[in-house]
Amino acid sequence: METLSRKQREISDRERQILALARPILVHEGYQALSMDRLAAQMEYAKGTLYNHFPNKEEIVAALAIESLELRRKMFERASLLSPISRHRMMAIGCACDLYTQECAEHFAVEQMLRNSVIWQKSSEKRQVLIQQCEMRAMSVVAGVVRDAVAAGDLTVPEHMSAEELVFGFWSLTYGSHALIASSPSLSEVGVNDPVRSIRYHGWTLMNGYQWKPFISFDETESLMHQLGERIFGDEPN
Amino acid sequence: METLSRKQREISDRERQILALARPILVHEGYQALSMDRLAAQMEYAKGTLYNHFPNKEEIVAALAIESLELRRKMFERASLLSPISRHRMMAIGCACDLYTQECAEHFAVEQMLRNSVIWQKSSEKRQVLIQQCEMRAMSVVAGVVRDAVAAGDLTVPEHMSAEELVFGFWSLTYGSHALIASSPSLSEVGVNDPVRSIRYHGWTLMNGYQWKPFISFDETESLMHQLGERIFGDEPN
Amino acid sequence: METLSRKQREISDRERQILALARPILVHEGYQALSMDRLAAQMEYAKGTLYNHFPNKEEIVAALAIESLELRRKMFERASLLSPISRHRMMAIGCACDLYTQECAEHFAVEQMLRNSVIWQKSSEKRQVLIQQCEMRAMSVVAGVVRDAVAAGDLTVPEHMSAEELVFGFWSLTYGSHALIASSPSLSEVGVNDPVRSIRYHGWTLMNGYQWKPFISFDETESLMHQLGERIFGDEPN
Amino acid sequence: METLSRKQREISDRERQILALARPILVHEGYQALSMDRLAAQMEYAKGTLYNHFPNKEEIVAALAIESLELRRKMFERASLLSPISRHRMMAIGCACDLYTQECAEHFAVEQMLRNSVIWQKSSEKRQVLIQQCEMRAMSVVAGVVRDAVAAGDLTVPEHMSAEELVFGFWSLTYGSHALIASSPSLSEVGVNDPVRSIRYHGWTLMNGYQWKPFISFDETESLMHQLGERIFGDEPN
DNA sequence: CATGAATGAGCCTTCATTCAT
DNA sequence: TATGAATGAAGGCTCATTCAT
Repeated sequence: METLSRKQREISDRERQILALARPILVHEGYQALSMDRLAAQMEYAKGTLYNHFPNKEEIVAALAIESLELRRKMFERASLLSPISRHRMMAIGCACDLYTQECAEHFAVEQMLRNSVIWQKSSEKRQVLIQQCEMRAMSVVAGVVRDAVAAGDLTVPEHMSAEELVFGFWSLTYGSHALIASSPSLSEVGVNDPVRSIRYHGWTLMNGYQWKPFISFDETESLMHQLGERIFGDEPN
Repeated sequence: METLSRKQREISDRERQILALARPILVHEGYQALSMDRLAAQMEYAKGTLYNHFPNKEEIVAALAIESLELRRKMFERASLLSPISRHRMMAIGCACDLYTQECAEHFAVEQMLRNSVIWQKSSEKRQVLIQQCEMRAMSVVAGVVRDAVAAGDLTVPEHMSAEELVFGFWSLTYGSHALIASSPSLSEVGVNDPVRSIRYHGWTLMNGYQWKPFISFDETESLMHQLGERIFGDEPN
Repeated sequence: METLSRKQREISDRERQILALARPILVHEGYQALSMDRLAAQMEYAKGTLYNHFPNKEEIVAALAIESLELRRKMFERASLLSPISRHRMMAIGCACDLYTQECAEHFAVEQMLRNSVIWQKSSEKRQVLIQQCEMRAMSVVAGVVRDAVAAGDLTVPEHMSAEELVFGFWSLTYGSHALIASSPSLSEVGVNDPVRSIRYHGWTLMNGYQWKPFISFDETESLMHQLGERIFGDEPN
Repeated sequence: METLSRKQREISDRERQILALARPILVHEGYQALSMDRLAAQMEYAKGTLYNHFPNKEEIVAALAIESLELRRKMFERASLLSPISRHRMMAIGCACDLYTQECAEHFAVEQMLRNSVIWQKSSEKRQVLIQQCEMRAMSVVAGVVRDAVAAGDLTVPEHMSAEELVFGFWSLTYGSHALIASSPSLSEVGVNDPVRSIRYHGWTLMNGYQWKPFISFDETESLMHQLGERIFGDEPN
């Protein structure tokens, strides 16, 4: 019993080791730079061993993407449970986004890489389905918050707009800003000095635009988000 | 003189021909699919000739990116001149974004590709500077509109926020939405049925959030943007 | 004693099972397609177990070849005993050849594969000796028929020719035709419509050329061979 | 003019060099042993250069096979023209077979290798057609001799047998004997001491069996074939 | 004995880049 | 300047064989 489970643990450990080695290469040097040869060399295992764990390169990338999406989903779920007040819950999710892209920058980068069609197409259908499911679950968490807000009378979703489409606005704002931060070689040279704070301000303004209650000042928002942020990474979630 | 300039014209023509052939490959099949062999074959020139024009593959990609950024800058400039009213000018720029990503999808795709660090790093410093200049000029066009709005009393930029940071909000919203539209395999399956319209609504709401005057209803916005859109591609600009 | 012999039986059973699984792969998909991984997976035993039975891949092929040669030898022996008349005995052996290549096509294919020098050289010397013995025993059966024919006055072997060399003629004719039938992609397109019948006619003509008595017409030959054929696969031989 | 044709000559030379290096490997060590790496190393050219000449490994094998089949066809054509007498023409072709398999043993071996279905299937369709055409032309040369013999009253083809089927007998006899000679590890140990001479005797006997006129003794046949043989490799044919 | 993870040489193929003509 | 053959490192992947458990 013991021996078997030890072996299984070793295998699972190695799988995680492969992914841990692959992630920074993928993130900092791109898909092409991630080669099985190089990975094997870094692992100090033979190339064939790699192939005992993953049938091909694409599966490694897909596995990384799933890890990342899962992490984000969990963070969203935790964040959405941190308060009974709908606007605070939405803010907590925004906070989770910030944390995810900043503290888990490599996860965010992998997620973005997956949005490259070539890699997406090469991954196995099984993984594609898993990835879509991850996205849908994350979306439904946030849309759930919106629906709860509507039910509680905190928010009115404009006519002809679904809860998901309202979420899409915040998603675009957040995703776009983080993508630009990560990729624009010199945001500050262009005159954007504190992009993260400014995007929080835009998010707050957008909420105000939708008259999401209860209204709170930006300063209150900032301190609240700070508190929420500290509670997102807590004890082991899910 | 004449002979030389004819030769120069020929060279420049060929350069444009190379880029025109490279763009669709790059966009639809990815960076890896763009090979010098293939390009040379399609051009009906020898591979060596290619290398007389571009010292390496990355330079071709960078040149394409510059073309694309230039186009966007021109569209922004045209858009910003279509009205004397600051809010309308901002809307026109939003409209230019929509058009750019939709009608010039290949340009947008190349722009995104450049945000991949590997290609960016491999391109020559000269091109890197050119690219940054493009971005800065585009930004200054939009920031100029914001400043004009402030000067005209149409808008108050919050304390501690630069005009550029205010622009960054709209940029993030627009860029983020278009990036998600282009890459999310199934936005509609997640419940986002008309992402383009909904993002226009979010933009309108954000403007309202900033109390950008003169206030106009969303329906008015829609019809105005439609009119502006038709004037962006006009006679040859710049 | 009992336990041991049961174990031995189990081992021998598994060996046969391996060969039974390997043969169709080898025959229909070629030497390269036969991989130890695949074999082990089909057996539902581990790869290592395979290596307890056969020290390497070539030995498996050689073992298959021996099985096939043994089968052919047994068929020759049975055939040679079906009649007291020498010419009829020779015909019965020809008939055995036809049956072997047609009904036991997979055996014939393996036999041919062994004629590939690479496999032959890699197999163990022990197997090589076994294979040679098989061939010699088969030859001596046929040569025995020739010698009996000479002794009975039915046949005169030309001067300077051994009984084996006479056999070699019939062997070449039969082997060559079957090899060509098995491998020529389109014998009928070349104008050879009924190769099997025509080769029986050539064999009959060759016998006539050697004035092998008693002379019988081709039609008689055909019906006689038909009868003999049915008796070759009878009750378990040898 | 001169320069161009020199380059072309060099290229064509290298192509021949590749084939010349590949043939013995293919013949003596088999299809698997022929690797592009090894070929390149022996050529003292880079691997990439190989691929400028042949798009893949299979094409090299197919090119070799076509060379071999072409050679045989030419030998058959020359042989068939060496005499006005039909039986002598047939004998000359038999002689060509002997020479082909003995003097051009590597060509014969490649031809046999092609009869391996795996290789056959992998080669390009264009080559497959070429190969079939080669076979058909060779067959029609020999069948032509048979038809001429019939027309001249030298031979009667049995009822229900086509000229091609009659040829098939001689083809099987010759092909089979040479295949066995090439592959049977120890023909002499089995008692076949002079397989080539004995097969000539069988061929002569088969001709007698068909009463192919004019009858000549085996000794005459032997000396005639010797003379014919010397004339097959003459001045550059076709 | 059975297991199956680990090995690593080897395979075929691609392609950006160079350079003699 | 134009050419395109030559280069050779690198890539993804396979598989017979070994050996610690």
